[in-house]
Amino acid sequence: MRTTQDAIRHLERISVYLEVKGENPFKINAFRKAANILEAAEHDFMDIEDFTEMKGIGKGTAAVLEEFRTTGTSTALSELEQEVPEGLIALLKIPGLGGKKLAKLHDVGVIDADSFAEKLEDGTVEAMPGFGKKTVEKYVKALETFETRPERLPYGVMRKIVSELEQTLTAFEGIIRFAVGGSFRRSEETCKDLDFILSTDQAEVVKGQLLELEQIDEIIAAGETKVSVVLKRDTNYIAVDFRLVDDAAFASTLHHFTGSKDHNVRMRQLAKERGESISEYGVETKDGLFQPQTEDELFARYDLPFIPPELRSGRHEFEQDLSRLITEKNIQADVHMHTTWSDGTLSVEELVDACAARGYSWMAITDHSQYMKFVNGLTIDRLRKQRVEIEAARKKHPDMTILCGVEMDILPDGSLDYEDEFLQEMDYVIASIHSKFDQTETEIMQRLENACRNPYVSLIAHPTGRIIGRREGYAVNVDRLIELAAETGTALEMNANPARFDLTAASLAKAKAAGVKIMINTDTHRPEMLEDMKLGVLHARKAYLEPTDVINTWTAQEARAFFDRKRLGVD
DNA sequence: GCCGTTTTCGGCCCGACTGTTTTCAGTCG
Repeated sequence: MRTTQDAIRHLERISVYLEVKGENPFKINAFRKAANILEAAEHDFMDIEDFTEMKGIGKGTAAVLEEFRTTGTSTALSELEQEVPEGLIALLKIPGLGGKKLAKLHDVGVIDADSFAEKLEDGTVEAMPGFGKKTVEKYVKALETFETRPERLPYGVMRKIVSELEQTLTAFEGIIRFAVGGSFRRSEETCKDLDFILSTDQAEVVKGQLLELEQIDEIIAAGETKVSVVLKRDTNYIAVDFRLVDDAAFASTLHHFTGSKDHNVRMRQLAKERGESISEYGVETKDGLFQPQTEDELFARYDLPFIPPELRSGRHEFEQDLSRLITEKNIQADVHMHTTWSDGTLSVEELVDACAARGYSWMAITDHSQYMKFVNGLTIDRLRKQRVEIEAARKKHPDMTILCGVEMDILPDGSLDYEDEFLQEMDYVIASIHSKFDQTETEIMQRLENACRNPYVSLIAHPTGRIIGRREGYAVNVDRLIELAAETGTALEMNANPARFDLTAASLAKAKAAGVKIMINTDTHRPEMLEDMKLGVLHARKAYLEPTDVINTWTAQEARAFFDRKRLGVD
């Protein structure tokens, strides 16, 4: 059985190999586009009868896909692999080194980083047409840190840098307005770099200040409209592009550099159909240049509603009804939070106060269970004692429904941390894995299945266990977990912590299609983490979730009815 | 590689920056 993801990876691999061969960029793009089409397709790749019926996939790609479907590989890729050394592919990551130049380097015997270093040193590269002294110096420097710096940084890391830079820019002289664009504005899980759009009528003044920023490790470019630097913060190297534009072009430029690339392509096609042309400076029309004051104006010109940044993937945002999507206003509760009883920093009372201040109508206290000794997990006895405090908080906040909950560990042997006899005393039970991440998929799935099949378990929290940029998570088969959740009436979590962000948007969409209910939770341990709810909602929107899909947009009564259906075995 | 009645060939989204050139190719977003 081959999955859609396998097919997508296969096509992407072909396009990378073609790139390193220095092939026609449009041919390279055709495979990449086909991969995107498969990803956005309604049907599973194994169920598609005729690939050529999909717009953007022609005879060539269809043949590759057919062959891949039956054999698990394709002649096209095998031939490329024969032709192009594997080690060459990684060199694409070096800035200033693209397919054309790599193909030339391959001709003189470069096959990987080591042979590249040799040819740089012995003068071969510098003597080649199109290469020069400066280029060689740049490559030598890049090779020093080659594959030692992570290519993308987690959103949570970028967030700190962004707010620092925003403060700095606010104090700058000569800036009219500024905003961050790029993958950060689209709230992607990870970002390769940061894009700031600055409007100014004193570009030279602003440029001068930018080049004086603290902790610049490297200046990549310093042109009239673009200043590009690498900043060093702690142990991280962050590439930041600053675009300097006239204020009249601000909205267009912001839209352009918010992307995604595929979104922009679609927008430009729309423009082209009307004989217009969109650039970062505005729209070239029959009556001259139209410069929208806001992004709304730009979208409105093509009869589109404002498309929020997090949806600009270039895949579904032009067809879907965006007005029905979940928003932060729909959220009525946070139902995965820790207090000082285990490893949180807020007391029960403080946490309830904070949730009330956010306007929630219900919530759940869910400290760790007894297995988690190192975070002071709660024994049965302590959970019962905690209820006294929760009871006091209920008196203080009569309008707030507070569920006595627990985040219960699924133990390495697959059993649960408490017996059912005790669990039935709890209002609400989360199950999650915090141990033995190195188990096989079979073992992990057995643990998750046991949890799903327990009538008192209402939610599986952070279902993949990943910490973005630090660890992969355990060997979960998400498709199977979604099946189990659907079958047992168990909800799955969208963990709003930017270090976790699981499930991914793609998995959330699958869960929705399978009828699985989602809970968006902050997993709060410190007060500021309550704010992450908005990030969780943005990710849910990427999967086009609506309030009906998300339990914590419901009332407490509706949610309890959902939990009870599983507890009482009612269908 | 994909597409299409103004097309089966010649486009394919657009523009800036750098370095190597001597008017432009390659890379990048």
